[in-house]
Amino acid sequence: MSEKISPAVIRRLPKYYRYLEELESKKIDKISSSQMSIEMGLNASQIRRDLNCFGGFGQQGYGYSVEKLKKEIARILGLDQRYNVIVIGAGRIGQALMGYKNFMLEGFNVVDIFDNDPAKVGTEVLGREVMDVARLSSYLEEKNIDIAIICTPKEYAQQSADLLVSFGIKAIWNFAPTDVAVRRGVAVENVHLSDSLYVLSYKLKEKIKGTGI
Amino acid sequence: MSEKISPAVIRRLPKYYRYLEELESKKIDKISSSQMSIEMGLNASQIRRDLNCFGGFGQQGYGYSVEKLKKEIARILGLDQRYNVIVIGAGRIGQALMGYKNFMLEGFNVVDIFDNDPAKVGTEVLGREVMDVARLSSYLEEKNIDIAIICTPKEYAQQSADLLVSFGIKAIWNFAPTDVAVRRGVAVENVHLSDSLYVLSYKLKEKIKGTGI
DNA sequence: TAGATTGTTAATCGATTAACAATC
DNA sequence: TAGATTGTTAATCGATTAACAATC
Repeated sequence: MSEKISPAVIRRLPKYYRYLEELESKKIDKISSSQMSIEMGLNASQIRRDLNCFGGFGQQGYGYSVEKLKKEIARILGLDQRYNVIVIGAGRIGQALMGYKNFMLEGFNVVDIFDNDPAKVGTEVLGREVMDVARLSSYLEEKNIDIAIICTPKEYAQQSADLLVSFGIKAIWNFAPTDVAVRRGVAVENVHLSDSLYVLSYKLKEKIKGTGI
Repeated sequence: MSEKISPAVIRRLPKYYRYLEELESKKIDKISSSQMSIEMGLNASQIRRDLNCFGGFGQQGYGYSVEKLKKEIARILGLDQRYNVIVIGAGRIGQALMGYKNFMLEGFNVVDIFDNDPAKVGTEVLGREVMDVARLSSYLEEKNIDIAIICTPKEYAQQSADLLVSFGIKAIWNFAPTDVAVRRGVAVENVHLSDSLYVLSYKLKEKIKGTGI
């Protein structure tokens, strides 16, 4: 597995990817670390170091091929694969994520949505019938699901995760405002929207303070 | 303003806050850094150091008062204030955020939602009429809005931000999949949902690789 | 007082940046 | 070849952790 890649580098990869998509849409086919540095607001050394973690994608005296680099980063992130995704919790956030087109473009295919509320089960969300979480076990046995998105209230988040993991789910994207714990071997990303809002609130306060008011 | 607080510390504050809320709901009224360390998965030294950035909230030989500590962190994050919030973009994400009850509990009051699509303007979203972005200028002159949430497609994100800033908005919470740039003096938090999904995809790949398959 | 736990300094670790040799 | 730019090592910076004196 060669060298362990640092989490800091991994978190920057999507940003590189977005930037490269933009270059591609502008028909730019080569780019240097110093130009990226200016446009992305990162240090050029850092960019070269980051990209070099995965192999020498660049060429001295020339720079990086946009197409090649984008393809490599996609491969590293696993965006060259297709994923079947389910949503747990048919509230507004769950429904919104189910319909988020941008994910589909990159191979994340949201196939079904579940809830435990009898009032919601059976109703239609974006052309899909909301399924009962009670059917999750048999559902997951049949279908090949890669990722589950947890959009339940926080009280249900951990037990949902436990259930999903016990049925073999290997990746959880958690939107409930609590950290979910899983055994080693299962991937989790906690999103924590309100954390981000609180940080914004802090920053706002600092800005106002800065003006001397 | 004493010492500059590091961004890493700020990002942990919401997590402390969530944890303290939980303790409070369990009627626990004191806590030590070592207990927090076990339950939060952070290093005890780090916790004491973090909390000490803002003043000596603890008491030697005793620990921290849950109530006092929670109140202090709320104050630091600015959660003791009330904020008026508007949403730009009445798509599914915008609507979901508008209805997200958890924010309201902490003083973030989403008052109106805007869109530039004539088909959406005038329709009702959660009991609120979608307003035309063209009316933003006069609207912001009248009302006292603190935070704008950008939920537009990425093509509109930067121009929305520019507009909002020119009308005096001081804090932007951006959900469009692109970084928005603003002048110094304006606070921005970029959320980037797909970045987080890509990182999950990477982690999943690593986990699968780890099993030797 | 003795025990516990904070606040804080010193040591370590990891991440970023600068510098430059390698090479296209 | 000369110029440009990467890949990579060395230097710096910042964040985490360990250790312990202060003190409740």
